[in-house]
Parts: sequence; C-alpha cells; structure tokens
Amino acid sequence: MSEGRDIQTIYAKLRERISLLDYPPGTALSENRLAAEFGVSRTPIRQVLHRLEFDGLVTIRRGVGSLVTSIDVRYLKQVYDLRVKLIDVIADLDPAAIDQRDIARIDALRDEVRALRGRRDPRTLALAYLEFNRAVTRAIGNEPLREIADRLYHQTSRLWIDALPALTWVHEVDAVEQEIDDTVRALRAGDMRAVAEVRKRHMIDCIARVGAYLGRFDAIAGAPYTHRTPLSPSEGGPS
Amino acid sequence: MSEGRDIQTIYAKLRERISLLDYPPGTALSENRLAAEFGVSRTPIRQVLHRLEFDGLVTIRRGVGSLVTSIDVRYLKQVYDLRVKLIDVIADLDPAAIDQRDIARIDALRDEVRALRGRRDPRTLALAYLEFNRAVTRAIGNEPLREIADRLYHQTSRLWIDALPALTWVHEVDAVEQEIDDTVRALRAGDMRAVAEVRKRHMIDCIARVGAYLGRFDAIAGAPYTHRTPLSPSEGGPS
DNA sequence: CGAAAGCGACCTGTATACAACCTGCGTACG
DNA sequence: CGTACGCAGGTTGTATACAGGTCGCTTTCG
Repeated sequence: MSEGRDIQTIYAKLRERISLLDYPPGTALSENRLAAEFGVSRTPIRQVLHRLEFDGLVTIRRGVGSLVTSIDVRYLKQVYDLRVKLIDVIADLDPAAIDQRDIARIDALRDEVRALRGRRDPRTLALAYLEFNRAVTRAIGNEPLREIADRLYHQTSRLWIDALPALTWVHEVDAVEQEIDDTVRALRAGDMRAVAEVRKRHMIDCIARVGAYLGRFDAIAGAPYTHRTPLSPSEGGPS
Repeated sequence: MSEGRDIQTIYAKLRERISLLDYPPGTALSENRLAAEFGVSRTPIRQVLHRLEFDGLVTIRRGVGSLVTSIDVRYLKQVYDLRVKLIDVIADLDPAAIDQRDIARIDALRDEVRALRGRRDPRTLALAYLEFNRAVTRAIGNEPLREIADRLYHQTSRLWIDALPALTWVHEVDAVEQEIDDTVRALRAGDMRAVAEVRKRHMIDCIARVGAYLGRFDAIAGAPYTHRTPLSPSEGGPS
C-alpha cells in the first residue's frame, strides 16, 4: 500500500507521526500491523522501532508491544534546558553554507502560517513549524551537533503540540510567524548570532506559555506529567 | 564461550574493543563470527552492529561486511570542537550527586596510572582513562547530555589511543595522572566549574599533542586521515 | 602473456517459523 | 459474591532459511 519501503523512509514517517501526535502517547505500534502497512516483513520494522526507542519516542516491552512513550515533563525539562544551552554552541561553532532554497522555503512557510490565523488547525501549524525547524537545522555546520539538535527537537516537539489546543490559538500562530520572520531576516543578513538569539528567545517564550498550561513547568521536579490518555492508570487514583 | 549473552553486554564489549583499538580501523566484524563467539544467532548481533553504525564506529556495507570505521580526522575535529563547547554546558546545567565510590575509584585510577610511568602499556593506560571518563560522565546531571557526552567521547577516544605509540610515553602518563589528580581535587571540593575547567584545559592540551603527531591537526580541512592500515586502497595511488 | 568473463565463497538484507512472555477474560472454586 | 486460577490471543525476542550483492580467484579466450 504505502510506498515507502526503505527503512529510512519508514523511520521518518513513524517519527513524524509520533511527533505530530498522529500516534498519541500510549499508542500500541504492532510490528505485524506496521509490516502489513508498509508491505515489508517484521525485520525492518523492528529495526525502526528500536531506533525510535533509542530516540526516546517508543518503549518496547516484551510480550506487550511497542508503545509510544508518554510525555515525561520531568525529562523534557532537561531536554529543553539542554536545547537552550546548545543554541549558543550552535552559534559559536562554524555555520554551514545556507541554501537559498531553504530560505525561500522558510519564507513560504511564514505565509502558510499566517494563513492559519483564521483557521484553527493545530496539526498543520505543527507540521509547518517542523519543516521550519528542519530547514534551520540544516544551517548547523557541525555535523554531530546537527544530528543531536534534530534528535532533541523531536523529543520535545510533542509537548508544545499537545498543549496547543489549550493555548490561545491566535497567540501561538503569531508567535510562530514572528519567529519565522525574525529568523528569515537574520538568515538573510547572514548573522548566525542573531539567528541564535531569536531562537533562544522564542524557545524560552514557548516554554513559558506551555509551562503556564501545565501549571508551573519550571517548578516541576517530582512526578512525571501523564498524558490525558495515559498508559499506566496507576496515576489516576481510585475511580 | 563468552558469557555476555544479553544485547547490552555485547554492545558494551564491542564498543570497548573498538574504542581501545582491539579492533583496529578496517577490521571486518562478521555477524556469523560474532554470533558464534557470543553464543547467539545473527539477529541480536545485527542489532548491536546497527547501533554501532549509528554511533559512527562501524560501517555496514551489503555484501561486504561490517567494518570498523577509519579514524576520520576531519569529522573528529568537529566532534572535538563540540565536546570542548559542551564542557561549559555540562558545568552550567545542574550536576548530579556524585557517588563517593566514584571518587574513590578515580583516586585508585590515579595510582594505577602513576604505576604505568615505567611500563609502556598503551592499552592499559587507555582503559584507565576510559574508566576515569566513565566515572566523571556519571556526574553529569542532565540525562540527555550525559548520553550525548558518552557517545561523543567514544567517537574521539580512538584518535588519542592511536597516536599514543608515536607520542612521548612519560609525557602522556603524566598528563593523564595530572588530569585525574586535578579532577579528583575539584570533585572533592564540589566545584563542578573547576572540574569543567580542568577537563577543558586537558582536552585542549591533548588535542594539541595529538595534532602535532598528525601534523597540524587544527589546519586539517581536506582529505580524511586514513589509518596506517586503511581499508580502501583507493588513497594509495597507483602501484 | 594479458585481460576479461565466470564462478564460488562469503557477506548483509529480508522473510518466516518458533520460543518466551504478558494481558485480559472466562470460569471454577472458596 | 469475590477471588484466584487457567487458558487463549496477541506481542516481542530469537533462530534460521533464503534472496541479493560484492569481491577475489580461476579459467579461458584474444
């Protein structure tokens, strides 16, 4: 059916589905079902699932299944802290040559996002931001750092997307559009330091907004945040 | 034969063998041979090899084999630059509680290293430094950063070990002993900032020494460094 | 004698059969 | 009625058979 038969394509598709919450936390990803969908055997599917487990997006439990991980705020707080620090590192190390087509693509994304102002469509907004992030990440010259940044982004992206329905729609759209606009301007000026500052500021702002939704994200140090459709009902208390 | 049948153990063993140059660059790691050695089938071995490929320590080529990667100086230069920058990030983020046993272990390692001053044994020195690094890495409180630091270290460790025979033995032993000594002192004082500074300084010094051996490591921007026993003879020119 | 084609041994990639394991439901028993 | 046991269905883990590919040696032909 679906014609993405090579492993890398399958990996990219599944990761995007998880990142965009097409597979919400707790979803069981059966190897047999995925194998049937992509027209391959379990073997390459297993390979992909194990890599997703390494990425922290899936938990494989023998006899149970491969489950999309819950959004662990305690852990993601660490990832966010790290990502903010890495922004400076990205700016300090040598940047890559920026492809003009990437800049044009980002420019187009800004218009796409602006058009979403009147239409509440969290998934499309999230997808646009994912593409924006992908283009910006390509500007990281240090190869290992580029891979690390990509991995860390996909770990945290779900948190914002999950919070989207509870946040003020127009506010979020405007924030994304502004970030894209500021970034495109800094990219055109060739000022990677400015790009870094823009990303850092917007990331911190985003953390603040999501944190307000979660109820003091900063202060969280104890129990992990369980998704609204949690896997383990042990947190739910007696019914 | 070898009783490390679980995947994690096999992974750790193979990674250490590669890191310590027990498997020099270009070594062919046959799935069948490894499966026989560890008493398992090809399946778990494949899983380990693919993870090692993701770590940049192995290249899997269909029809050829799983080959230990060559020491690519151009790439490792990026890794080194990144690791130096990450030292500061490690110091900025919250540290983990340091286990007193780790400090004691490090203290013991210093004596082990000192004893090596009169006996030229690169592998034992490298193993000691690997253990030292492992203990220090455990002090990184930020979990994703801890994993990243571990991964990056194992990518670069081979470069120094490979250069060891060409460097001044006593000089290298003294450098390691001094780094361990300085680190243990900073750890006992609970000053993570100082630990970071020590590590950064020693890392930069090490880069300089190895760079001298490679002939201006800093200036390298072109062809990758091919190991003395290179895999692809395409670099050798016409015979 | 040289070069090229062919073949064989070995390798990884994929598919599949089987083993080990977990979960939930039905049933039987206290 | 409640609890505990057992079994059935589904899941991942492992082993293995087969397909596809690469390399080097041998052989054969120019």
